[in-house]
Amino acid sequence: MSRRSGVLEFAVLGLLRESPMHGYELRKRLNTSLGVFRAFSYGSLYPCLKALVQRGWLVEEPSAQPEEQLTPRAQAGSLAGRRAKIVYRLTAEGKEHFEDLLSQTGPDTWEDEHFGVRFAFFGQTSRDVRMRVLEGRRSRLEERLAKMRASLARTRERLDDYTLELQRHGMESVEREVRWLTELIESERKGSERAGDERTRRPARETGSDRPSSGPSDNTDR
Amino acid sequence: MSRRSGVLEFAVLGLLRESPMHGYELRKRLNTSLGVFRAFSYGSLYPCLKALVQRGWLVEEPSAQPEEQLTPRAQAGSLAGRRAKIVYRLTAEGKEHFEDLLSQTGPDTWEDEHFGVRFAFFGQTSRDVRMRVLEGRRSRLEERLAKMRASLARTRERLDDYTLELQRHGMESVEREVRWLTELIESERKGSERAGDERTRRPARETGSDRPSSGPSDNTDR
DNA sequence: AATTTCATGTAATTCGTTACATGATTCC
DNA sequence: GGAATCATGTAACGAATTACATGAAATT
Repeated sequence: MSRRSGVLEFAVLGLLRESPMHGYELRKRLNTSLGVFRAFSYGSLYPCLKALVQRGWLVEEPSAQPEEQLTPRAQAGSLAGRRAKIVYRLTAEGKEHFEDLLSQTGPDTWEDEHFGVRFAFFGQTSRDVRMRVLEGRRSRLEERLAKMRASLARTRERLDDYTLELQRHGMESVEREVRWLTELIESERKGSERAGDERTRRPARETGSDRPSSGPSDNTDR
Repeated sequence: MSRRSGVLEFAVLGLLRESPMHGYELRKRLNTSLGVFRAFSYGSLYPCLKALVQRGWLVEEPSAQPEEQLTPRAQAGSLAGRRAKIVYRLTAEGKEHFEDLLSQTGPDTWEDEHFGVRFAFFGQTSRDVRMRVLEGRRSRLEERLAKMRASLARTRERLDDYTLELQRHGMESVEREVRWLTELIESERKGSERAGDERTRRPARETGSDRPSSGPSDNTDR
């Protein structure tokens, strides 16, 4: 019934923070912006949106434009009227909640399921949190590497070539991610040495006042 | 109620084909042999074993070892030997079923969830099936790369640095796996040119007779 | 006019996990 | 004798999917 998930919820809040959107577009963004890692279907998305509305983090804004504007073929081809699209917008409570989520640095934040989506919103995350998440993930992966090496040493002889190759390739992937993280961490450190505040992708606050005064729809940017 | 999963079921059958085992050890093997990719818990494993027994693919063999073998703490008051460890053994039908599974080359076989476990049992898989699976996966990944590149070209400007970096790293991972697959495919091809049959890791049949004659317990190899 | 794409949703199912509950055996 | 590890299970939940159902708008 609830469908509030963690990853999906986080991503939805994060995307809607940037700009209001309706479900269909949201889903496309989820599956591209958020990269290779996750793909969500409508069956997950719509119930999730409903749940978020119920908690007061989103509001539905039926894109019900005045019907006097009967546009058989949409003059100017612009994004004016269509079927009752429901545009979702983040409320003030929603914003606050998302910022709470952004500031979390608990142990799951660097697990496989969460790390990708956390990283995707690093643009809105403070530098110290970014550092903790990156370093947390790196040491998590190093732990994993140690276990793999140990297990490999114990069982090397009993395994056939394919199993071994699978293991080898898996370890290499993890090692590669560790190197990637190390580069990112160093680059974060360099960024924080010079420059006290600005110049490092600020948290993107104040995109207008608390609520867009005029119609927040028509911002579907397509 | 059923819990027959696909991946877990496949892996259990495959491991038990090599030798009978009880649940606890099976789980350890699942989480090491099968590599980084999957970790299963008892909550999944035991119900799965039960289901496989019900279908006639496994039999439970209560490991009632001869109690003459005095252990220092031993029999006093207990029913038979130790606690009833349940050793699972593949039946003839189970073997047949697993071979059916091994010979499948449908489109899911190279999807993310299945590919790892399929590869882990390549040692028991015929060469032509191996080839189809490897090539299927490679072209699946190439498709994915094409989509990613297209989407990246469309949206490059709208994305912040972190999202972009995530995307870049994701693509590189996929490219790396493609190169890996290409090497494997070539090596398979080379292997099949010379040598008509032997010398390419035969399917590992006949590890003794149909059933291990002596007690299959104490094979816990630790 | 027909097809594709946009758009929203629900019900049932899948594939797993965590937390709980229990007890035996081995190590120190 | 106490802790760690071995060993087996069940109930409740979680987070998503697939398949289904519907219909409007744009493209051809």
